[in-house]
Amino acid sequence: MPFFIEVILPLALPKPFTYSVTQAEYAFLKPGMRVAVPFGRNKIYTGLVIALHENPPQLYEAREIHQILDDDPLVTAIQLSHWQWVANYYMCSIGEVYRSAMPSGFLLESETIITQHKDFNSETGDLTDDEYLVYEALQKQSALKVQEVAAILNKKTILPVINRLITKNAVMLQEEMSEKYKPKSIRYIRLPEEFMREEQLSELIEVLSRAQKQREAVMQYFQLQASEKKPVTAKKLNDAGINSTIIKSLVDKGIFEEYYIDEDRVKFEGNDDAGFGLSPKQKEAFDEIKTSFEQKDVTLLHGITSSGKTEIYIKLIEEYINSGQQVLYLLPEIALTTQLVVRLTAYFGNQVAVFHSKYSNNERVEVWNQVLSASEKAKVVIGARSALFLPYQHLGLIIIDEEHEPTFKQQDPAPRYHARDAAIVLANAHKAKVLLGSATPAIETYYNASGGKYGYVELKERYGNVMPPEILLIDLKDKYKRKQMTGHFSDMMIEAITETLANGKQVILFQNRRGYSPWVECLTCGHVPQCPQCDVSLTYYKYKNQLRCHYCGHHIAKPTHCHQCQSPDLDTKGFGTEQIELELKTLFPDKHSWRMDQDTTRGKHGYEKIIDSFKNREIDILVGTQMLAKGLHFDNVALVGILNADNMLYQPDFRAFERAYQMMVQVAGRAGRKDQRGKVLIQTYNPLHNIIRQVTDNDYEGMYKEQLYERHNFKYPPFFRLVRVTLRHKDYEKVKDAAIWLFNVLSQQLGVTVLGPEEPGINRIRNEYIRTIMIKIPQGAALGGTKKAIERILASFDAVPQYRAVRVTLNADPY
DNA sequence: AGCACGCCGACT
DNA sequence: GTCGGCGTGCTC
Repeated sequence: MPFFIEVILPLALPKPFTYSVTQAEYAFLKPGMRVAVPFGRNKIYTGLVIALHENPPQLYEAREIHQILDDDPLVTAIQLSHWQWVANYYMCSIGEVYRSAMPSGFLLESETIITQHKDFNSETGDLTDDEYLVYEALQKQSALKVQEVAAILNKKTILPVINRLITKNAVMLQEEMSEKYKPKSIRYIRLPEEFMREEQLSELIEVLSRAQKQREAVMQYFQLQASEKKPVTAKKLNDAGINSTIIKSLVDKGIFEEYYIDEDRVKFEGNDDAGFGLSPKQKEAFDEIKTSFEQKDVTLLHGITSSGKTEIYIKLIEEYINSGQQVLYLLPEIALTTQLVVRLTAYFGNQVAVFHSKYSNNERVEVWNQVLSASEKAKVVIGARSALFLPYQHLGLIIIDEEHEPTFKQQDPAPRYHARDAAIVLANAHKAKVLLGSATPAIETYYNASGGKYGYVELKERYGNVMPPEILLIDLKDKYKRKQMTGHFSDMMIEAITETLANGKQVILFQNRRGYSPWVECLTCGHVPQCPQCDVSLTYYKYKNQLRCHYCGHHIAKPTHCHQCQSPDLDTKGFGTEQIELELKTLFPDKHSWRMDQDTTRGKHGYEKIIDSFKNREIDILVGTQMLAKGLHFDNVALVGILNADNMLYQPDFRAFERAYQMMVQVAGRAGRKDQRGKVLIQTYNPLHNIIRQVTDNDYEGMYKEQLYERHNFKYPPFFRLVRVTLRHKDYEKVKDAAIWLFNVLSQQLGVTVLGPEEPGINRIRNEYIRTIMIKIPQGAALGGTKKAIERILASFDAVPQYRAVRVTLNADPY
């Protein structure tokens, strides 16, 4: 009797694959277990079992599995159906969801290793130059990876070379599975039992009286044991000033014993300090949320900046974990986890786990296992969007902080999911509650709350009665006319900075562009240097004296002459954070200013370092991009300056105004202190613009109504669901034709509004031309059916020979 | 996603 | 003439 399993692979393939298993394997396997399976010529992938059955496939012979990798399911049934939902809704394969949901430590795959054939003689077997190069490299290094061979030969196609070497008996191929997860073991030191008796011990001290250092080590050991009341690690002894060689000699003498225990890498130590109270307003909001949860599964907590939302979250988390449930706390930015972990571990100690993509493989595997086993160590999971995919058992509550943040939507590789929306679906499967928190809710969210679909709780008062900041506008047109500008700073801005710094307070300046200037222009002929691979001008970076492309990273030295007319008169146009920082150095030479943008926050802790030194007041003025707008708290900042509000307003995106509002309000919210009212200065050419006025008046409602009206008129969310189709190809004409073909078919067959094909503002990236088509699905139309139809049409598109080389991506709810 | 197969241009 | 480029199809 044959037995089969259905397996999904971590690839962009639409359907599962069938493998045959033995009866014993069949009895052992369950959906959610991993199996290593051969796939294609000689690759082995980590597949995931989703079903077992006894129906032999008709059209092919099922292959046998290579190995079972788990004793128990690693993925729950709820996860599998949630992944399927993500795949359907966001129009990708379940394999892509699987690949991004699992820590890569779980997704072992084979790697082809090339090794030397031992009885090959290079004298007799004659090799070509390429073949000899590989052979020679193998003399030095016993094994090579395929990629390494490509590097040695400096070629793309190397398999023919390897195949010839195999025929000549010079090398062999091997498939190697690398075990990516290794538990970390910690070395402990102890005294053998016999020394535990009094008389033996004094004898030991006696013996060591002449070996001062060793005696000291033993004494230190006792001290550590007495003070810590737990096993002593070798590291603790080292820290206490005991040299490793001394420990080693004591071990050799049999006085110390060493032993190892596998340890969790991720560990926090907290002191239980639940003794904080909510302010009356917070308490009120807290009670309202609980009442709301009795009726609604999702509730929006609309709390202005600095209203103390976190304390409310903590109180809620406490209730859910006390009732034995798990809590997920999603943040928009990895960098924010550090601050939050400190706060949460203070209350919940070791019950807090952290999960995000910058964590190492091992750490992520550990958190996965803890969540799966409903471990005490992972009652609360803090993480960025990927934490959504952990194997929760009893999920009771999901908190999504700063729910309006666009980073919750994954942009590039598929699955292009929105963590907020996918979280609501997940919570539904767990019968859990969702709390969305924001000072500036997304239009869609606020719409759902006002329509009664979500509960709504407001928190209007700043915590500790901090006054909301005073927001002032500076009209740039006027300031330039009156010649009251120094560089990009108006006299008012300079005055305010001077005053703030004189009071010992700090300043944050916001400019949503990096580099020195976004483009360079020839004064003689007007030529602007462009990226050779993308349709953008090159950004000038003064400190590197370079022109760089923000899309593909292409860079050249700053030219001394115009490439078009040889004129040496080149001018920089526009300004970015780098220029502001340089201007600050001249304006305030004795103050310390620093820049925070993608260019200065590279590296694992780049961001935290800047935040820390700003908190420690080593930096007086911090200049930054939108990174500054994300829920950071600084209590010594008295002034926030927005250098140019206009470039945010004129983006070709239906969300541009909403975004600009959110960004300005969020940045303004950084100006808050306990004792004195903070100040926000906004420089703009459009002081009468509605969005600017709504920011100064703190008029969220006004912004919402106006934007909602626009959304309704122009067929945008929440009234219409969008699916964006992007076509890419290096041949301009080909994408153009393909896009027209696809547009025609879509608009004829879907029965909904289809717009396009549009040449985007930036129509070429990395030498590929781009066209987009926008599909607008009205509320009430069959969303799933339309998406199915889109996929069907795409399949027929793929069947047209001249178009199939055009790469097509789908983005549901593009943000 | 890989990887093999098969067809065309640029070199020995 | 061959090598190596790339477009096409398939993987249980």
